[in-house]
Parts: sequence; structure tokens; C-alpha cells
Amino acid sequence: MGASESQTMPELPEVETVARGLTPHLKNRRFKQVELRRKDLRTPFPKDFVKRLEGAEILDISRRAKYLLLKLDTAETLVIHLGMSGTLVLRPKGHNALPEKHDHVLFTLDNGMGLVFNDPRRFGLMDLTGDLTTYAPFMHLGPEPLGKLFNSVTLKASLKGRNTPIKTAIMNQEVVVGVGNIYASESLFLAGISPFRPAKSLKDDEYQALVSAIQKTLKAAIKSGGSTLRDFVRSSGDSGYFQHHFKVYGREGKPCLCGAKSYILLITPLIQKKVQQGRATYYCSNCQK
DNA sequence: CCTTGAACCTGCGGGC
DNA sequence: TGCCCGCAGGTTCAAG
Repeated sequence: MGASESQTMPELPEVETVARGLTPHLKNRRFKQVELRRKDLRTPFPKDFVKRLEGAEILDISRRAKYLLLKLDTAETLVIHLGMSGTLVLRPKGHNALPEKHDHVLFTLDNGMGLVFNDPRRFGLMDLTGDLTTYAPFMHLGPEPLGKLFNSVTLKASLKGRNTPIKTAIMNQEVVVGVGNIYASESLFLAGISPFRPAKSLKDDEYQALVSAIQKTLKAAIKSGGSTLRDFVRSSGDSGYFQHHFKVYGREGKPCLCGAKSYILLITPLIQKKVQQGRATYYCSNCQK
């Protein structure tokens, strides 16, 4: 039937879902051919990019922060960031369709399958590195939100003295990785914390509530992505995985789910939207203090 | 060091 | 219908 595809929108759960979805198709395959259809994305492709990839075997597919990592048998790792609008699309063997608009990189695997990187806004990037432990773009990344290094103690410590709004703070990849504009709003709503509070001003139990909320939100989104993946085939026209069950994001003017359950309030609280640091924040002023 | 705002780029939808 | 504006899920850099 249709092409086998990887559809993504790029916060941690989406990148994680892509990594998991690509794994059965890419693991232990080799890049037979790589074609660049332009010389750069957000950054230039590294020197000899094609030459360094062609013939290499993909040993493992993983994720760090919002980056996809393809470990190769050449002692290098292909680093891919999807930016705001990047997608990786798998094409079945024999699928000889002409490249579409914004198809920037065409990979052909040794079994004939294709992998296409499409990115209209070109905020994505691809790079190759031999040593991730000294890879400059990763040196200042904060802890993985689902790892042991992310907890109320470490979060509080990293936000000490910070007056920046807590919503902005948790989107800072040096504080914790993977949380983007959607899940920042969602997590703060779940934690009952106002996005406008200074980052340093939370009480200990609030840092704990926020850590738990971030983890719960991201885990649920990953689970949702995985269940929607359905063997990695996406019907065309589908707008994406997770649009459906956001509690606050994109719901400006709609009734808050918590408030709607209240028998005490005479009016139903509505979700509000405000711009913080140039990004839309959605929240309920009744539920979040 | 901390914080904010702008820049990068294209497409889409709403308002007039 | 067409044009203009604002907005979009990320990251980086400059300036205050």
C-alpha cells in the first residue's frame, strides 16, 4: 500500500518514537547510497559527509535530548536533529518517486529501502562525530528527564538564583533536555504551577511535583506515539500523533478540564494564552498557582 | 553569569 | 480572490 513513513514533531517523545520506529528498518543495514540535494540545512553538512556514510553499517539507533543518533561501524555517529519541521520518511524498495519539495537528503539502504529527510524550514541538522563524549553541541546538555540525574534536588540546584520564568527554564536544554513548548505547558498544568513563577521560587514539594509531572507527561506521550505508530505506517494526511489529548496546549478559550469538574465554582475557568519569550504559553489561572 | 530578543526559513490560516 | 500579518512543536547568538 502506501509508503512506510516516520512522521515527527520534535520534542522528546516524538524523537523517541522515531528512534524506536526506525530501529527495525535501519539496524544492521548499510547505507548503499546517500544523496544531498543542497549543501546545508541549519548548518553545513560536514566534510565528506556522503563518502563517510556510504557503505557504513548502522549498528544502533538511539536518542539523546532531541537528537537522533545512528551509531555506525565506522566509529562515527550520525547525529540528526529534526528542528521544527523535519521528518524522516521510509520508502519501500522499488519506490522510485521523484523527490518532493524540501526533500534534502535521500538515503538508500542495502536492501533497497529509502529514507528521506524532508524539512521545509531547515532548522534541522545532520552531523558526524567520532566521540559523543566530547561532541561540542552535547557538552552543555542537561540531564535526560527520564533518567536518574533528573530529580527535585538536581532541578532545584540548577535553578538556584534564576529569575527566569519556570516555563522558560524547563525549556532550557541545559536544565533538562527534551521538554519543548508543548510539554512545558502541559507539565506545568499537571503540576499545578504557574508558568510565570520565577524558576528559583518554587518550594521543594513543587520542584518534586514538576519533576513528576514532566516525567508523567513525557511517558504518556511516548506511549501514545508508540501505540499510534502501528508498524511504522502512517496514512497520508494524518496531521500527527499527539494533537488530540493536550490538556492546555492549543486550547485557548476552552474550558479547563479541572475546573469543569468543580461543583464549587460558579463559572468554568477557561484556558488562557500568553506569549513568554516569544513562545505561546497555555495555562489555567485557576488550577496553576 | 543572567536574561531577553532577534535571527534563521517556509507554509498556512485568518482578517480585510 | 488576493494580500498582509501573525504564528508554528527549536536552537543559537548578540547585546544589555
